[in-house]
Amino acid sequence: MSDNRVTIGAVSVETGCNIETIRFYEKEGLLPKPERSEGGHRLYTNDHVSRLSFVRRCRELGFSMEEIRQLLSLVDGHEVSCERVKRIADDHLADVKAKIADLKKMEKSLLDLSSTCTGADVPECPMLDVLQA
Amino acid sequence: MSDNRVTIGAVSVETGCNIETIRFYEKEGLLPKPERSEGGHRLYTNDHVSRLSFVRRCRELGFSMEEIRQLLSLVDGHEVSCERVKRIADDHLADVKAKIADLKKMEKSLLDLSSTCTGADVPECPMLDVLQA
DNA sequence: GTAATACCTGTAGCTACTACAGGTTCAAGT
DNA sequence: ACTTGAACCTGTAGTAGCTACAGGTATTAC
Repeated sequence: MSDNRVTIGAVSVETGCNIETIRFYEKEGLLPKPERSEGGHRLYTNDHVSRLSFVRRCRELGFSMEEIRQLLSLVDGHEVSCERVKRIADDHLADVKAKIADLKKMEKSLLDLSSTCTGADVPECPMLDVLQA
Repeated sequence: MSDNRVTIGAVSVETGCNIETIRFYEKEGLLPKPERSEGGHRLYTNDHVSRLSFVRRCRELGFSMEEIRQLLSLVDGHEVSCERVKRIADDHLADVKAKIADLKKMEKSLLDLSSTCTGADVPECPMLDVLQA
């Protein structure tokens, strides 16, 4: 079932993850080191592909590499506790909410700023005046 | 009026900007090089403080250093065009809106994910199952 | 057998800072 | 005048999460 080993290029195509990124994850401990061919090329199993997909999904959700490392250690350890997983996810959710709030403040300020300006081709700009005040 | 020169430490206190950051902005061309004392210490004028405040305000609004460089060149150049300033600001506003949209997607996915999980102290976690699917 | 492609390692770059190390200058107190 | 301590100096390295080389080797197709 997992006898067929594939090259890093194939894994890259399959997962949509850059080759360099795959090697980078290995270096950072997010992916286990695969076997090598006689010539030194990496040979991956299905398990590697699954793990890489897990990592990518977590990244798409904005989890940091450190958070992913923690999730992976819970996956790998025998003590997978739903409690701990939920804490990591909820902490991260709080971060995301905080970032949204920050960006919304920025958005509002930028809208206010932009509204001071007609955008006409004139040599004076009230936006700069506001920023320089 | 702008005869009194102040040290970098005073500027840091006045603007709330780290000393290292002030030197960094100078290196990056966001702040003009100030005069030096005989011993080589930086001596700033009011103009420097104003410009640093401008930079900080822009940063708080999320403008990148490159965008700020462009705004500054419009400030310094004789051709301050409201049109161009507005374009920079509106482009940035679009970026901010896009980031908010991305984060909201993340937020929703994280909420969905978190809701699969009771958070009980059990050795199986549906969240991980979802992520590993 | 050879040529093209895929892979390898290692290093440097990106953003916007921050944090040193190791040295010099300044200001205040005696 | 001298000393001490704080403030300052330069230069380098680290942060996150990759990406982009350079310069070399392995594999594969013809």
